[in-house]
Amino acid sequence: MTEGRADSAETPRLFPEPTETTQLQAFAPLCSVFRRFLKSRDLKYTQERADVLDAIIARDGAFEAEELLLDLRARGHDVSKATVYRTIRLLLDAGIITQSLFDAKQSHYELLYGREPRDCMVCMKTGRRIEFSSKELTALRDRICRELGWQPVGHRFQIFAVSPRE
Amino acid sequence: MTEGRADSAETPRLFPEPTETTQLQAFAPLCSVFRRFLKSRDLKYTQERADVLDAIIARDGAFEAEELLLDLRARGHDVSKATVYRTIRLLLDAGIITQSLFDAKQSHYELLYGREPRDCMVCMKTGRRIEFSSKELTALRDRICRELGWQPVGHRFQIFAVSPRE
DNA sequence: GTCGGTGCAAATGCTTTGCATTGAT
DNA sequence: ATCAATGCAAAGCATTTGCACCGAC
Repeated sequence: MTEGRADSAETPRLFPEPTETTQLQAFAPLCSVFRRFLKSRDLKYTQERADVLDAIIARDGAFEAEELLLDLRARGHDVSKATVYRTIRLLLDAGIITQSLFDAKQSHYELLYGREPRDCMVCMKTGRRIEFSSKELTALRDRICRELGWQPVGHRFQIFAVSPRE
Repeated sequence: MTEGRADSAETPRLFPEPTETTQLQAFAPLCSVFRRFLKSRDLKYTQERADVLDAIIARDGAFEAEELLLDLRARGHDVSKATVYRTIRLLLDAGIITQSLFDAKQSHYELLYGREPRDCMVCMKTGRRIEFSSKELTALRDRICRELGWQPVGHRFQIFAVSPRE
């Protein structure tokens, strides 16, 4: 069981640099990455798992399990809640998505593969949220990792602030 | 109800810069900050609320509600689980503690007042975690906020990386 | 004396799991 | 054919809430 984890160390977790392609092209290899990951664990690539990954790719940005479920239903792909959660787990293990929590209630996830991490700023008064991406931050992250001898994979940055009165 | 939030805007959420004092001295004013906050909302400063805040100060670093409960019990301060959760809410609203989530299961909190935020790096293979604090990051945060016209309160930064093989 | 606070136990709501059935290889 | 995956409903678990009693102001 825990061996599965060690195994996934062999499976590349550190994905190739995002190439200068369109969003869609960048996501094209995702399906095969997932397939490879499943094969490495002797798991099966099923219709349901493909559907879930598709729905995630179709979404731009963070999502919750429930949203995914609704999306799938809207497309006529009926996948059970249990399977959605189970697939999310696998995608996390594969390093294809990451958990990005904004509040404690629910888990939020987002695509990791081939993307700049999205940083965000939340207003502590209104709850308003804006997303951004800072190259400087990524550079800082890489520098910190280099100094400590770690290999960067991703990051999560959230700023708590008060938005200007409109 | 929602007025309470607006009200808390008057109560300082943006705490004074950490002064060059010992930990303990830095925490000394916390109790009165909490008191002032409660008064501003016509709430009472009770023994239980004081006990919870004490337990939080006694702990160094992040904590969970359950841990707090055990600490309190160990000191002979019997506070119910419900009250612990209710007090945590208040302290969050007061801006005295902040939520710092490392996993999705449980909420983690930590003292915010008079402290540098703690950034952390997690190993995606071993789960090993180290904490650090980067002035540069805080400066970057402040710069981003200034550019957008927001007022910084705090932040959370987590790096996902792979630790060097020992 | 008045409200708000507390403790208890029950309720919530997201997520996980057991089990019988279905399906990919 | 075999072994894992799915769906359903039930279980888990951290957190919240309703309510009767208690206590700070």
